[in-house]
Amino acid sequence: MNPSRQHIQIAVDAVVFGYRSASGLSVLLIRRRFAPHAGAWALPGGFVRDHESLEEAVSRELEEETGVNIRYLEQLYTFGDADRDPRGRVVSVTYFALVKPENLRIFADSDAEETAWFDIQKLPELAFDHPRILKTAIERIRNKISYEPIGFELLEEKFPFADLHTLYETLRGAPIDRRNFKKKMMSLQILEESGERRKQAGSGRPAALYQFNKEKYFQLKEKGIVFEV
Amino acid sequence: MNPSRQHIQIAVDAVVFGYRSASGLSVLLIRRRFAPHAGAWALPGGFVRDHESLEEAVSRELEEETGVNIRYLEQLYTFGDADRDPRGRVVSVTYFALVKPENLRIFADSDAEETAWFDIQKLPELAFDHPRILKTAIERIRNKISYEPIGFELLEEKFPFADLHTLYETLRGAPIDRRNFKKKMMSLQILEESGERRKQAGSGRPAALYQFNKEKYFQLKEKGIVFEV
DNA sequence: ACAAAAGTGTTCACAATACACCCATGC
DNA sequence: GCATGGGTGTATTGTGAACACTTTTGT
Repeated sequence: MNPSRQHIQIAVDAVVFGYRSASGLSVLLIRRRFAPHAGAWALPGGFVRDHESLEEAVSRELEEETGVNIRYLEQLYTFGDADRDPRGRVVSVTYFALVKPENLRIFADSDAEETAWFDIQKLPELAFDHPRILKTAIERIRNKISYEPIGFELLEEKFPFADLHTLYETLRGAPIDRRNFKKKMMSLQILEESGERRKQAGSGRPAALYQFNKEKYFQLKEKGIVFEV
Repeated sequence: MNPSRQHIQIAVDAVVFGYRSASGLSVLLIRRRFAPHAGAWALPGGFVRDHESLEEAVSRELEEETGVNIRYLEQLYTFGDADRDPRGRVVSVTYFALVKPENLRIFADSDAEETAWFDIQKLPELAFDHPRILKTAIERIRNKISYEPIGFELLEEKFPFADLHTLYETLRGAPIDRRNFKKKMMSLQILEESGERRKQAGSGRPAALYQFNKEKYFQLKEKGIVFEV
């Protein structure tokens, strides 16, 4: 067949997850300025340019539309049904990103009327087939957490143990025994005490702050980590 | 940006795995008839047409090029580096397929000079970035087997237990204790004895033939199967 | 009778689970 | 001094791993 007869556009879209123990797991959405679906909430994304890789395209779009600083990015899935975009045939390669709370600051730009974080429990209506994409992403993060310590990419550099605990409970959607969880986490030896303690807080005993030991984490990943919580 | 300025082609490629206890895990390759890489071995695939979904495109290409009858197909990964195809910018959505031995019959067609199964231990040189794609697929099948009983899709309808055992040992690349393996497999209750016994064989005790209980398998999958061998 | 593959159970070690009380701080 | 969240250990159960001999057939 002659490929020059193809009229398919290629786009990238990103599902960016952020987490704060107070507000839970959130997704970054933009409100579209232009048709189709002007005014509707959607995943950040856009068309791939001729000479950039897919990853470069996602990073650029995220930078342009939201200003977030992404530190973890992996491909999620490619959606290519013929009728998924009213403008014509668009195949979208979707990505899955995690950002630390330090980088939750966002801004809107020319293509996006507004940018906001939404708790995954309280999502607005979404444009295109983005509900399906988001559903796929949430499944992925739920699965992923059971074999890879991605808390690493979602928490602040130094964090109280309770934050990690709450993150896992949120993603699992079920309570996890505090002592057993800590025992297992510590046995992996990827956490170290920073010596510091939390200053803020309301009342209650101040919590020790931990940080990930990246070297041990990557060593573990090499060997094929097994990690069931 | 204006998407009409894009000049990116979209293709699909498939990594088709087949298995026979005698010959091991094999991949279906075609020898290219046309440039670029004419005469080289490559994964079956081709350009997506304007009105077909990605899955339709893979199925069609596989049918056209090899005649195999695919019963399991899942998306693998999308490769989109700017320089991966000398003809220009081509983004390839790759798929991962499993076929049963009954369906190993293949034929070449107009685009393919020749079609053949290759043991994954004895692969020829491959065109384009297909070595990378194949590497990704092999990783995927290795991982997948540890949490989903895909033997289901690779073995004949009725099979001796030893076939399943050998398949897992092949994919794991390490011996697995026969008794422990059987114990675990049987505890999942997704296998049932067919009552028949193997007729063929050389010498040795004839083996009971098992078959998968699809209903129980899907029930198990619903609940989130956990399956470490 | 012997070679070749199938079939089968028990013991041991470790990992997962269940579970409740004391500690340090703010107000 | 009390409310709030942080921190810790032990006993029980379940699961994974190691391990060798007997049975049925073909030649």
